[in-house]
Amino acid sequence: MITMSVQFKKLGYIKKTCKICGNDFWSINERETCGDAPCDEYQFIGNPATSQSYDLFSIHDIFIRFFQERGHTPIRRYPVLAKRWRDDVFLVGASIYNFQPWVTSGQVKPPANPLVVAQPSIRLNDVDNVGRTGRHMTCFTMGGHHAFNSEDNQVYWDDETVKYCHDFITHLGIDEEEITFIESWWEGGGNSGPCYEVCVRGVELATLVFIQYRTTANGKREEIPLKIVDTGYGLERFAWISQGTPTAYDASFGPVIEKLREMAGVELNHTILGENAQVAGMMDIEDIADLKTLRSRVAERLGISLKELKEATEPMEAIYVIADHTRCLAFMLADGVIPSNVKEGYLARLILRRTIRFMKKLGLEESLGTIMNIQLNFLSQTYPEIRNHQEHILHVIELEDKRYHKTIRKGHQIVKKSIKYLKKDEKYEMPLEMLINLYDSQGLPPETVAEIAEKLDFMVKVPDNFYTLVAAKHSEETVEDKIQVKLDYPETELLFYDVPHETEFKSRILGFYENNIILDNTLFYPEGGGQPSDIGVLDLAGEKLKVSHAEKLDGIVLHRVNREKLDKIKHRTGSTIKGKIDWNRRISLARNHTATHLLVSAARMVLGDHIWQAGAQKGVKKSRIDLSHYQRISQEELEKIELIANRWVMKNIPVTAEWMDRTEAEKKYGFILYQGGVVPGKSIRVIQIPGVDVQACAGTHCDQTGQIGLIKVNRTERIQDGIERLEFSAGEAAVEYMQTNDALLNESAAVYKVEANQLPKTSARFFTEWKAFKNEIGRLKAQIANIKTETLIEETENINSLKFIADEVDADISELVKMVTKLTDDGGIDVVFLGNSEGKIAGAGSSEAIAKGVKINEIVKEAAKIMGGGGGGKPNLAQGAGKKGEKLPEALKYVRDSLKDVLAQKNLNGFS
RNA sequence: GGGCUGGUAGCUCAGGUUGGUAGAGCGUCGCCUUGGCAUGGCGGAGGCCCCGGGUUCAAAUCCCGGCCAGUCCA
Repeated sequence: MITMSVQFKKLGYIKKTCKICGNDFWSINERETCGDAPCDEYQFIGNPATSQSYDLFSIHDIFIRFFQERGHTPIRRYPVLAKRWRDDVFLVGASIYNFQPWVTSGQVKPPANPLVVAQPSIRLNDVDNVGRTGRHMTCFTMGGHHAFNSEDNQVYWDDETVKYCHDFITHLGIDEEEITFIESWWEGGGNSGPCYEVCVRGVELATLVFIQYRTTANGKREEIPLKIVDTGYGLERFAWISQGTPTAYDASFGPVIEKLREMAGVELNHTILGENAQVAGMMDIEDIADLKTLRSRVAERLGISLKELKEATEPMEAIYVIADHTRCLAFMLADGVIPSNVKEGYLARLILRRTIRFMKKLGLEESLGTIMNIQLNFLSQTYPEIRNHQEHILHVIELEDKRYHKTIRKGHQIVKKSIKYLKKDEKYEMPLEMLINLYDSQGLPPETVAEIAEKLDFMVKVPDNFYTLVAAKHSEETVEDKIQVKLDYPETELLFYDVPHETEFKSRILGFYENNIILDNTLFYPEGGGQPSDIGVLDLAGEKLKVSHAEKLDGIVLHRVNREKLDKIKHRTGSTIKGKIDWNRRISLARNHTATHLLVSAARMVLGDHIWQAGAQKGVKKSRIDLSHYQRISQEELEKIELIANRWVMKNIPVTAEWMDRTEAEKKYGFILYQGGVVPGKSIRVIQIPGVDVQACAGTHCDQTGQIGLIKVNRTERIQDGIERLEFSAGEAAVEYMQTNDALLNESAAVYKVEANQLPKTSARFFTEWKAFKNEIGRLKAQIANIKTETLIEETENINSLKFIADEVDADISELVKMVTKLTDDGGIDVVFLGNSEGKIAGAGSSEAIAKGVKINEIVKEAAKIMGGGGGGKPNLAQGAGKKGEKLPEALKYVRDSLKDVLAQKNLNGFS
């Protein structure tokens, strides 16, 4: 712990040790406890700590203004979707996330220094506690003032930070004697440092972190060059403590809660909710068991039963959940999260569906959209960007609402079906495996399954550790760590950026790695950013080596060549070498790459701002881009996108590339720069197509959009919920694709002997006619079968008083089946076998025959065996076939004989 | 990225585990009942059982691949 006592002493703070938890803390007045729960109970519920009450938005403004007045530059909030600038986390969980990893690692300068931000942050790990504890939220506003101290630029450190904090709290009118600073240690994201937890009246209002260490691979602490003041003020808690409401929810989004309460007709019980929050404040709530403890303690303190407590709190808790979740969703959706079944989209869906469940619990009849709209109107007061996305958000919400209900309905059916099968097997309790399976494959929570089962009088036991069991089912796959290869060569100079039109270059061999050659400079574009590598030839004094692939490892380009050839030149390190790249490939890839940028921009124009590239792979013949979108792209939309992209091609817009400082570029263009994925580095290469698109991109591009020639989108594919893939071709490949399509069209048209433009009509006609003919043939076959049946009846013989027919008929197997069925059902025949010259045979028996022990399936099986095949079916109806059709008479003879045998046997048995 | 579930008539779905005549309800069309309507009764039409392979005498059913939809995990 570094010493930090100077400022405290100036302000009159004295260091003490909490007699309950034993932590060291600083305070002005004489006190024995640290000021944090559970050592101190909440002392502000119903008794605000400030004389004036502040709502969240005014706290928000006061906070920003306070630090602005003290030399901090306010910056706009970052999107909660962290993917916009980093790929290691889904959502922003704290204001410091905004500056990781580039700023915090010292590689990139911060957007301002010092700065202040009010950052909406999302943490879902305590989602089950939301609404119940009075303080847990999925989404909260972290007020952060940050200072980034490097050797040449010391901004401020602990003394100033402590003073700011003290001043800010007292600025709000809180008595300085109520403040405590608890000494602690903070760790996160591989960094660590000392920190203070700042508490007033039992609630922690802020954390002041002084990041100064990095945890190395072997677990040791290492001082980092950039020392960061990382503060987090829980703005909702400031609003709470200033209002003294029963919960932090009431203080933060009271108007929304009030509307919901009116809609649901719920009476608010301040005493119970206040008590609940009070007790909750003293507990660490981590699981369901803790919640149960919480409930019983609250009930005890109020002197009411658990049941009474539940009845009083649950409707209000549901309202809190709905208000909290819709707020969280508003930020997620406004910032571009598309609900889906994976990644951050899954988190959005999780929250969304939880909201619907709580609405149902509460008995709210309104649609999720209506509820959401209340929240959006409320939030828009402070966040105009939410107003701008209102339509989009409501549209997505409506779609998701429908999807959820569909899933639930399907789920019900599956449960019913599963139970039916179980009942059939005379089981009266659902096996655990099935319960897990229902959750796994249908997303049905076990409670829901139990609920449905109850209605069907079926037993479902849900084990307490259900989700642990689910996790266990998904056997762990350890992701292999790639072996890090460290090559000791200088970074390869990349020529293709400066001389993008050159195809030949001279270089020097620096060395070899496996079957790769390392050069001091290269024209070969190494695979990266979804663009495949260049290929070509290296020429060492007449010895030609084909380069099949190039990749970059720590800035060193590896040129892959044939191993045997490489062995021949291994002694030539230091020699000059000539290189030549395959230009056709390079320009094709450039066309595809530039086309990618155009298509993404066109898609944004047609579909909306939420469109974001979720991945791309360029190729010579075809490329693909994955776009985030909440529904399938229609044919009409696709055509619009294609047309807009091609119009930009026709406009022949220049494509420029320029290296820029990362922060500068972000300020100028925003995160849309990282459309094509997060790119590393201090400075980034910005590809601009003026009026169309700006992206950070390392790939090779056309000089002018016109060089693309033509963009043809070939197809779309839903690769994942919330992600639509466009497959397209550019340049010559696009022409080829269209030619192939034309050929297919012409070929198909030729089959019908019509012009291609008649194809839809003609093929539709053929199809309907085909169906009509098929039905007509079926009817005729039935008629013929009837007629044949009539003639066959004349051949009826009697075997042991059973009417029997066995004959060869000119009919296919389906007719034979129809005939034998008809003969036994309507023709009064007891046993009939019919076969054809192709070796097919069918047989049927009347109920009398069956009663006498005749098993048609067994007879058919043997008869078909005679013809070299097999058969079977049911005792009353069976069919079979064999390859030796000429043996049918033999088979029919067998049939007659075996029937006689069976009946004789039966008689014998009857007499015995 | 990995796993699981589903796709059958215009619609909602049975059948599918054990391969053997493709079913129900709603809708639709016709007829009957009625003064007319509501209704009721009878009958009919309507299926590339998602697509492509495979196994088999035989595949809606089993196996493999694809497409589409849903869902869980990372």
